[in-house]
Amino acid sequence: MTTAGDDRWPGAGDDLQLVHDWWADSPRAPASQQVLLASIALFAERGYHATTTRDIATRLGMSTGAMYAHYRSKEELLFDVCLTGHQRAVDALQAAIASSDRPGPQLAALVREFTAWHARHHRVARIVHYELYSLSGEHLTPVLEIRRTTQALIDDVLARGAAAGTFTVTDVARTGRALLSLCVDVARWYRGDDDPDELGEHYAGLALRMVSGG
Amino acid sequence: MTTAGDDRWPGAGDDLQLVHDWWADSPRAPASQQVLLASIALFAERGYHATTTRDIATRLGMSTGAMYAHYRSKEELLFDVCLTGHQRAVDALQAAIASSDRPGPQLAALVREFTAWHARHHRVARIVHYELYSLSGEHLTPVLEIRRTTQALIDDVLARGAAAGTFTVTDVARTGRALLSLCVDVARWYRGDDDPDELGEHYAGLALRMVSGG
DNA sequence: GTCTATATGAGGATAGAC
DNA sequence: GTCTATCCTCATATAGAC
Repeated sequence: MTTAGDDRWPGAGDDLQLVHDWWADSPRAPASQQVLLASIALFAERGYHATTTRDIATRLGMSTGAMYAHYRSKEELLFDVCLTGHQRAVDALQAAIASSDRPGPQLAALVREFTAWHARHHRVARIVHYELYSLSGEHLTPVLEIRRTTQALIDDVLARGAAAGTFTVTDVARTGRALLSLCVDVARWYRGDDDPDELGEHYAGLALRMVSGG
Repeated sequence: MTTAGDDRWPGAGDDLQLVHDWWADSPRAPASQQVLLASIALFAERGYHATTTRDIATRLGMSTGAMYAHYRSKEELLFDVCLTGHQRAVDALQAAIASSDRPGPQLAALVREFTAWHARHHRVARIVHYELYSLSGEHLTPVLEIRRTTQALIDDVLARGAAAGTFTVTDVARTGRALLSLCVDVARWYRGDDDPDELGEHYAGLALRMVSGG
């Protein structure tokens, strides 16, 4: 348990401490953020449906009833994680692309940063990519919209690189999906066992070769 | 509903018809196989925990009680899908590697066939990769063992290609994971919207470039 | 905002007749 | 092997006191 005035999460330095800051400015009470962080840990570890409201409450030494002062339902909790997670992910992607105006460095930066993001925020990333279909229809819509943007951003870099003759790409759609797969699948296997930046660097090299002439 | 003597599944030609044959020689009754196929469709669509035994029974026009003549529990059903799915996946991988004795063609075949396998059997593949941690400890063990084999097979081809000077690989472990990611992530996004063989062919080209000199 | 207590229903699994 | 009926647990969510 955290004590009053102590807003650190056990295991500071890991991804939960990182994502904590995402909600730092939110109007929600600190206790709300603890509920959120506990949910992230559990949803990522067991999955949304396998996590009960009791699991979350127990982890915080709280009653289930108390949780409902912060969130109206378990699904609303998933929505908060999922939407914010998606938004932060595209933010990272866009920042990487904006770091240059040439397709080559853009592709390298994009894969490097997006891969590192998935390693660094692997718990949220797992929820973002594998639990989203547990959202209600209304909550799913804005999330899917962000996902379309994500793929479009990657495809755009590829298409511009191909048009400029920098890249050799026979199929933008398939290559774009493959690049996204590379980054996203990190959320499936990553367990803190590799340095996010080194991993991103290595994947950026792979990506550049994927679009280089045979 | 299927009628007596009719062992086809609605939507023949899709992956459910394909996997049906995996259990053709099993000592189980045809009705057992229908329970299994319905479970595959539902586990893949909604996830294991979101699927109820009533969902499965309803889909077959059967009572929940009747299902228990075929499987002792929902988890046993998951285990059957998951273990057989894993076995068939390595089978495909090993066959691809055995198609040549040179690392270059082996890598191409491996990525081509493993990618195509994931597209062709996307429902089972989704369960194999995303629902396995819902297995009981006892059932999880043999499955994890197969997964280690899978990665080892890929890494071995990479290592031999690197040793022979055919490939330029700075990091076998990271590149091996990236190659597996490429194939596996197909299970996440694929919805029958691309030709499995063409997709595999394209991915094989990407893979070869990933290990080619910069 | 947190507690205890509880309403309400869903879900996995079994019993026993046919 | 299938049905109907049912057991029993557990899960989400709410009510009302402090």
